[in-house]
Amino acid sequence: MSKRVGMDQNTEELIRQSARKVFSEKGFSGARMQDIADEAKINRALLHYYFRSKEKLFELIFDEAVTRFLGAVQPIMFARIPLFEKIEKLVATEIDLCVAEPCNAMFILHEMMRNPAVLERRNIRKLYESFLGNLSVALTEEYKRGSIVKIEAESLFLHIISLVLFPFIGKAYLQQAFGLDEEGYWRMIQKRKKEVTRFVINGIRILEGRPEGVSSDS
Amino acid sequence: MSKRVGMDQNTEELIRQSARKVFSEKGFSGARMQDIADEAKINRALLHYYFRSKEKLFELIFDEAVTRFLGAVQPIMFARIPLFEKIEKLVATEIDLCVAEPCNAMFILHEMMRNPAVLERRNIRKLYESFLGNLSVALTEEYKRGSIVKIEAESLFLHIISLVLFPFIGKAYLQQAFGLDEEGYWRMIQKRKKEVTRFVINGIRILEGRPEGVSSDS
DNA sequence: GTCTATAATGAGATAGAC
DNA sequence: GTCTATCTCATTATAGAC
Repeated sequence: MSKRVGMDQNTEELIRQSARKVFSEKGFSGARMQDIADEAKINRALLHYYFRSKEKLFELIFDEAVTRFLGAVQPIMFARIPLFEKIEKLVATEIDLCVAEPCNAMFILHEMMRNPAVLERRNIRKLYESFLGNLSVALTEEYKRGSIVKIEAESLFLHIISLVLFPFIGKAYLQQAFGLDEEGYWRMIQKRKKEVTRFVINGIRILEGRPEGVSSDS
Repeated sequence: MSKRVGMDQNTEELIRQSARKVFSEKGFSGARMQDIADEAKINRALLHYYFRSKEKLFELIFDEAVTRFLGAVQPIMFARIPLFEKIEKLVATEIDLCVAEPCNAMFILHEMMRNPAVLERRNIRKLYESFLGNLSVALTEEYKRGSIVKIEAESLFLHIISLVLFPFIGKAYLQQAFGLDEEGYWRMIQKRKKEVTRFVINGIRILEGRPEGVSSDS
């Protein structure tokens, strides 16, 4: 798990890595089998030898990407820890994950928009039902305790992943809009771990005896 | 401006509309000239007659998309209105824009990731410098008044566009994760106008004599 | 301006030698 | 297992009739 640099091991794994890189950067339609072969410094035909077709290879890579993403989030969503700590961990973990593979969020979401069926066989819904049910219980508790405003689990979860994932999805745009070079961009991302956590907690917490968030509708 | 349904007017405009739809849904690589021709119910050759190449047509559509987006945001960012009102307008306007063209955000950001140069000739940076400078002044004022926590204009702006744009970019994913059909999805989006506004304002506002947001670093 | 036909190239996939 | 050569089909683009 520690030394995966040279990685001249088996060809199959080499291809997977190359495919991951190329697919996640260019998407299914933009990626050429030749690109993947070049990246792996092997012949196109070998790709077909190991993984019958472009489609098959793609499905594998896509599935892996989703698995890694959910695998990192799952233990936190199921952990029995205080709400604010859970939020902090969720933010930090997802950001770290995206730092390690910056194109993954865009990759997953873009391919799902292209063809929502790519994910249908996995039963994402069941998993999220647990995530959200879990979170909902914690939110209700804290609400009754008077420490946070009333908010649905779906809303809060969506707020968090929006704040965390968008800066990666919009990397190229943000760099130009904010005038950031690579270094500046990554510094901004690191700063966001604390910033987003604080912003989210501030957004739902009640300090003294505040009635119910900001005066607004129900 | 009211009757653009039949729209048998000039062919050029018809092609533009079709191209906008196809490109924004499938991206540059995923879109076929045949798809656009089909959408417009005309011949492929006509596309080349009006717009020399796929590249040229794409650049036009992409530019239009960016223009429409910035065009809607600009007046709000430059308006001399109270901070909280500005936030509310920004959220509502951007959501409306995305409702009208749900694929546009993904389209712009995905194509920029594929090739950041597509936007380089426009000088986005200058525009955002004004946006952010403007916002920064308002934030400093409110901070001195003691009504909000200390926050950089870039951070707040990024928070807002993240919260607003992500649900559109992740539409397909969210629908499956949250178990939403089309109607449920759009209802959720509409609810978000108020929800995001409230959440953002809550996230930065100081109610009574709170010192500086949540106890945390500088 | 709009169409049909066709050229020219690109890209996925397979056959077969080594 | 890995390569070269080749097949096949899809796609962009153009030529030329109407």
